[in-house]
Amino acid sequence: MSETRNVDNFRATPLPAYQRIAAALRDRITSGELAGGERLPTEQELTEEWGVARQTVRNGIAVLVSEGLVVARRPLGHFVRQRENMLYRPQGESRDQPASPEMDRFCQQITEEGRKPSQTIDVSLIHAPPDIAQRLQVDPGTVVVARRRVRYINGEPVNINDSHFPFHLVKDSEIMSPADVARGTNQALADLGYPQDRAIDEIFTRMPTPEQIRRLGLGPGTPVAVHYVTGYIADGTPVRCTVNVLPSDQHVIVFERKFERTWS
Amino acid sequence: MSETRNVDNFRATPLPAYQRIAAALRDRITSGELAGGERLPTEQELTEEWGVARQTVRNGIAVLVSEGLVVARRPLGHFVRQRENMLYRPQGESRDQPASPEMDRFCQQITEEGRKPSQTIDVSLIHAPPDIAQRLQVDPGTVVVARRRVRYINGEPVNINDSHFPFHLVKDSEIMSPADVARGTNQALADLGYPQDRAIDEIFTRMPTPEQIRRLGLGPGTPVAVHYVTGYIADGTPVRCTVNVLPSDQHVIVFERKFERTWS
DNA sequence: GCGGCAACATTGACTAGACATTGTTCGGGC
DNA sequence: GCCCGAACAATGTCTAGTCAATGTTGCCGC
Repeated sequence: MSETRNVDNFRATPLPAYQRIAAALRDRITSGELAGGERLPTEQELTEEWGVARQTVRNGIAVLVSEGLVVARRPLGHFVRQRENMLYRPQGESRDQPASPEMDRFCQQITEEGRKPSQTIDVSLIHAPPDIAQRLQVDPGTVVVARRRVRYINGEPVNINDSHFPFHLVKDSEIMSPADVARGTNQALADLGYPQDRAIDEIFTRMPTPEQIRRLGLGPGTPVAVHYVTGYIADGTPVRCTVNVLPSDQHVIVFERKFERTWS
Repeated sequence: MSETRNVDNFRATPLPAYQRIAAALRDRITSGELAGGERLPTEQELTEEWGVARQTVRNGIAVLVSEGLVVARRPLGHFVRQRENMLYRPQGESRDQPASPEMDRFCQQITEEGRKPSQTIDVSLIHAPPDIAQRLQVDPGTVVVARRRVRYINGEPVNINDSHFPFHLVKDSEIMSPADVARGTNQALADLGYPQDRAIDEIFTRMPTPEQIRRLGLGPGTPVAVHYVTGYIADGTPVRCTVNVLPSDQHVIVFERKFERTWS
């Protein structure tokens, strides 16, 4: 096989073969020559085309898989991944921010064409994990109410949405029932005497934990965005901490900001 | 798009060895037994411990690397990655949103302890790529001003920040000079008669392109957040489109929202 | 026509090696 | 003491194979 290797230009150290294979395939994908959903050459074909061992080809493909560009569908082959973005609009939850014409434009671009949403809800009392405890300003291990949702579209899980409330605030309320709260839990909280005045949004991006991979049925090479929303009432007491986990290949997070005092 | 969904609550066949190795190491890391910066057992040691071939051990470690939990430092071994978050606060750019006490709390938690920031600025005229053109509502290929910044802390690149303006708006202005604009480009835009009234924020998370890996010196297993800000003046005309690229292992994106009409 | 079964193609997992590459360490020469 | 080079230890790359797992396809019997 060493003959075919001479084709390289003589650089200090040429890129290893598997990276050259990955780069060549990546180019064909990003250039559009291989479109979303299309099948890549089989490992066998690539082995012959490049004159390397099958394992080397597999290493190259593994690079693309970990970049989220390619998925395997055994035993059919490897396929270029389809990306299809879906809007995720944190501000939509508060129903009081009238969308501006520009916002509408953005929303229209990614329309939901007859997708069927559904969800599962599970309410339980848990000891607050550190991240939640810190945001709700309680001691870690304090009992809080966790309202865990997984949202589906056309049967596919797309979104984890876990809301946490201090137990004494929502005890015996509607929020404790594992059913949809039609008017929204924020309205329900307000009805209990805790109207939220403001919220802080934090967004992290990470590779998912195995637990998140399981709950969202994720493929490899898919990072997730973790979005914390901590809601406060007027006196600064936090009353809600929501954790949203979004597979990044399905969501765009969109905010709109108005500048109260304009630059003048 | 069901592409890859492993819904394996029950597994007839036991997990493959490399995944068991990965899981065992991951447990030791997340439990804190192996702390950030610590060295993993060598491949040789793991090979003997598990009684498998070296390649199998390597596959297991590769899983952790692609999850961003582990990095290799040849020829010393594999090390548990240190994560250190830094605040990224889009609203900070507008200097008119007084931070609430809660916001301050969040900022204080991640203090910058004597870090030395620096940046490079590069201004050029470019043909608008599709993503920018769409947001500035111009035809793709139209000439726009690109003000490209890379921000460094302690000499390490941490952030790409590319602002784009329609050429005719900023022609001959201070914005065209490749130097820092002390009062901020938004103020400069306002002084030119284009005060921004509102902005739309979009956040995507992706595995980085090779180009982004190069500019930010990223390691493997690091997703990036791509943050677009499109600024509009009162009549709805977009006057600015900024693209921020943030390595996710270094940033938390933080927003604060005030509810104009409170749930009552 | 139709249900079920077997062959098939393809990826997945793994082995047992070889040689390359590269920071580190340490000892010898000056 | 200091510099340089060699040995070293660890990961990086690659080969050539074996056997397993699994959707798909098409054939066969009914």
